[in-house]
Amino acid sequence: MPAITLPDGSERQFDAPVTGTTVAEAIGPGLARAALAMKLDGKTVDLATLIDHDANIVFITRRDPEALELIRHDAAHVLAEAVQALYPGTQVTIGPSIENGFYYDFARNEPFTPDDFAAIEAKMREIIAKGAKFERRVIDRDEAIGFFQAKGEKYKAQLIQDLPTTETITLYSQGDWIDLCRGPHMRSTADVGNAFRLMKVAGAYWRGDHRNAMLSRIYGTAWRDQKELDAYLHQLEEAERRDHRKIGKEMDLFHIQEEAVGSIFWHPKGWKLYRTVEAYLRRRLDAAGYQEVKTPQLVDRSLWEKSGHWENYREHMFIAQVVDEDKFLALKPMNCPCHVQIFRHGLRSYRELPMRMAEFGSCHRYEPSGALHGIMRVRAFTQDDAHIFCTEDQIATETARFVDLLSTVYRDFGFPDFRIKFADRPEPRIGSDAAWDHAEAALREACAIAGVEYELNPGEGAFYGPKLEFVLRDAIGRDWQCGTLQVDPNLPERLDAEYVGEDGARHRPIMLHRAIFGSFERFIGILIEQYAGRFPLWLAPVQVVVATIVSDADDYAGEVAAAFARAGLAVNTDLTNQKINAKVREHSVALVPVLAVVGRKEAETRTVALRRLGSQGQEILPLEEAVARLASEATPPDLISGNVA
RNA sequence: GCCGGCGUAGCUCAGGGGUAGAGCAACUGAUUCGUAAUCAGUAGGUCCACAGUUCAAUUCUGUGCGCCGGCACCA
Repeated sequence: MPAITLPDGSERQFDAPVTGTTVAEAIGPGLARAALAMKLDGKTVDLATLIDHDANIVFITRRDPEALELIRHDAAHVLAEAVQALYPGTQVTIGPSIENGFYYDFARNEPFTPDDFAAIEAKMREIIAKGAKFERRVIDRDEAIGFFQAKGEKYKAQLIQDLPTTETITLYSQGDWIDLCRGPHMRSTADVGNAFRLMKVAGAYWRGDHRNAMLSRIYGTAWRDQKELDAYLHQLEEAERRDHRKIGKEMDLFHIQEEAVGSIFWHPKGWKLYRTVEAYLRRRLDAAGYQEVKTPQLVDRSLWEKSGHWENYREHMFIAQVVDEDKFLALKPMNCPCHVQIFRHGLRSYRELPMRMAEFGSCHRYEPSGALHGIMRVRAFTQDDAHIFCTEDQIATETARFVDLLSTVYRDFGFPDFRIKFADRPEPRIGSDAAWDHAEAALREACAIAGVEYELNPGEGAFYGPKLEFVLRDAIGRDWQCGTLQVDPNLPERLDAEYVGEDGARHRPIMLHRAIFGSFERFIGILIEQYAGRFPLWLAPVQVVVATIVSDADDYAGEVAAAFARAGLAVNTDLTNQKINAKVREHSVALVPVLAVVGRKEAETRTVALRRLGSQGQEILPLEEAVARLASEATPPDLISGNVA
C-alpha cells in the first residue's frame, strides 16, 4: 500500500492506490483547492494519476514557476478548441508551450489574421469559464488513428502513425473536445485563468520541413496572473525601443536601401563605432598571436569547386562574369579557401604551427530574402575570421586559448554571459564517418580540457566539421550565433594543405575556423541593443558635446573642444543660439554620454560643467582635470593598465 | 524562398475615388537665456513601382519590389 512522502519529509500511508487529488484532500482543503498537478517521483503528471506504489510527491500550485508550463500547454488546447468551434473544418496539428507562451499550428485553407484574435480570445474565455475537466484516456494505436481519420484530422492520424509502436497513446478531453496529447494537464480549463493574450499569426511548415504544407500558427502568451502578463507586455514594449534598426536611425548610425538590399550604408557615427570595435579586436588578436592577412574578393570558380562550396552553396553565391572571358568568378562567401592558399604558399614546417591567420574578411552571401534582419543578417558582411592551422595535438590548447580570448572580449563588451552549443555532423556533409568521429571526439575532448560547458545542437555542424556556437541574445529574446569554433579535417585535404613534420614526412594540418563576433555587423547590432544606444564612453561615437550657454563663451568652448580632441576624445561643439535646456535635451535624446557646458562662469575660471547622460546634476571641474578624467574613462578596456586581458 | 501584415514629408504618424495633413526635424528672423523642448514665420510630397477598373486612382483590383512578424535557411 502506497506510502507518500511529501517535500517536508513527512510520510502518509494509504491502504489502497490513491490519486493525487485524494492525497491533496487528505492533507487539507487549501492544498486541494490550489494543487494543479504534481511531481510524482520527479515527473510532472496529472493530479488524477493513480499512485499504487511508495512515492515522493510535490504538488504544483499557481505559486510555483512550474505552473507556467502547465498553464501555457493547457492554453494551447483551449486555443485549439476555440478555433475549431469558430472555424469548422480547421484541422489541428501540434500546440506546445514555449518560452513566455504557447502556439498552435492549424491547417486551414484560409489563413488567420490578427483581426480574428478578438473572437478567438472571447471564445477561449468562454471555454475557460466553463471549466471542463481535462480527462486522460489511453487508447489503442489503430483505434486512435481511426478516430482521427474519421474526424478528418489527417495530421493527427499521421502523428500517431509516426510514433514508435511502443509508445502509449493518450487522448485528453476537455468536455466534448478531444486532442491527442502526452499530457500532463491541470484539472480543468478553468485553471488556465485569464492572464493570456494572442500575440501574432505566422506561417509554419508542417514538421518544420519546407517541402511540407504551410500551416497557420497562432502565438499566444500566458501567465499566472494579470500582473505577470502586464509586466511581460511592458517588457516587450521596452525591448522594442532597443531595436538596433530603430536606434540606428535615431542615432544616425547607418541605413539600408532598396538598391543594395542586405548591405549597409554606414554613416559617420556608425562607422566610428565600427572602427572602435575593429581597433579593439585587432589589438586583441595581435596580442593573442594572430597574423593578419587580406585576401581577394573575387575568386575563380575552380577554387570553390575544390573546397566543396560550389556544390553545397552555389545558389547562395554572387557570381561575377567578364564579357570577354569565359569564366566565372565568385564574390567570396567566406575566407577559408583563400587562407589555405596563403598557407600553401611555400613549404610549411611543423615549427610554424599553430599558425593563426586572421582576416577581417568581407564576404557576400545571397541570403534568402526572408532571412534578412536589420544589420544582424545581411548579404554583405565582414567576418572577424581566422584559421588556425595546427596539429591534432594542438586542438585542445588552441580551443582553450580561443574560448579564453572570446570570453574576455565578450566581457569587455558587456556580455559576461553567453551560451555555448556543440553542433555535430549534419546531412549532407563531406568526409568519412571515421574522420567525423575523430573530429567530434577531438572537439569534445578539447572542451573537457578547457572546461567548456555546452548544450548539444545535433546535426547543426558545418558540412566540413563539427562546431561550437557562441550565442548572444538580442533585445527581444532572439538568439544569434556570433562566435564559432569549427574543427575541420576536410578542407586541408581538399585543398591539399600540408606541412613537414618532425619526422621529415608530409602531414595534413587540422584547420580550426573561428570567429568571435561572427560578423562585425551582427555583433554591432547586438551591441546597440545591449546598451540601447547608451554606450559606455569608450564605444560612444560622439563622446562629448561642448555646449555654450551664451555666445560670449564661444571662444572658450572652442578651446575646451580642442583640449578634448587632443586627448583623443570624439567631441562636437554646440554654439547654437538656444537655451541650455534645449541643448541638454537635444544631446540627451541623441544619447551623447557627456555634455560639457560652458558659460561665462566657466570661461572666467577655465572650468567646465560636466553633465552625464541620464543624471540630473553636474560636476564643475578645472578644464585639465575634466580632460584627464574623461580621457581615462574613455580608455578601451584592453588598454587599461593593470587590466590583464 | 514560404505564410501573413505593412509601404503617405528627413523622422513618427493621421487621412481618404475629385491629385494631401499634424507634430518633431530643416530653413529664415527675433531672442543671449545656467542644465530635458523660447517665439514667430518659411519651405518641404511622382502618397513604393508598373498595369487594370473608372469621367477621375495616392485611395479599389492585380503584379513586382521593399520592409515588419514568424517558418525554412544560416558554409
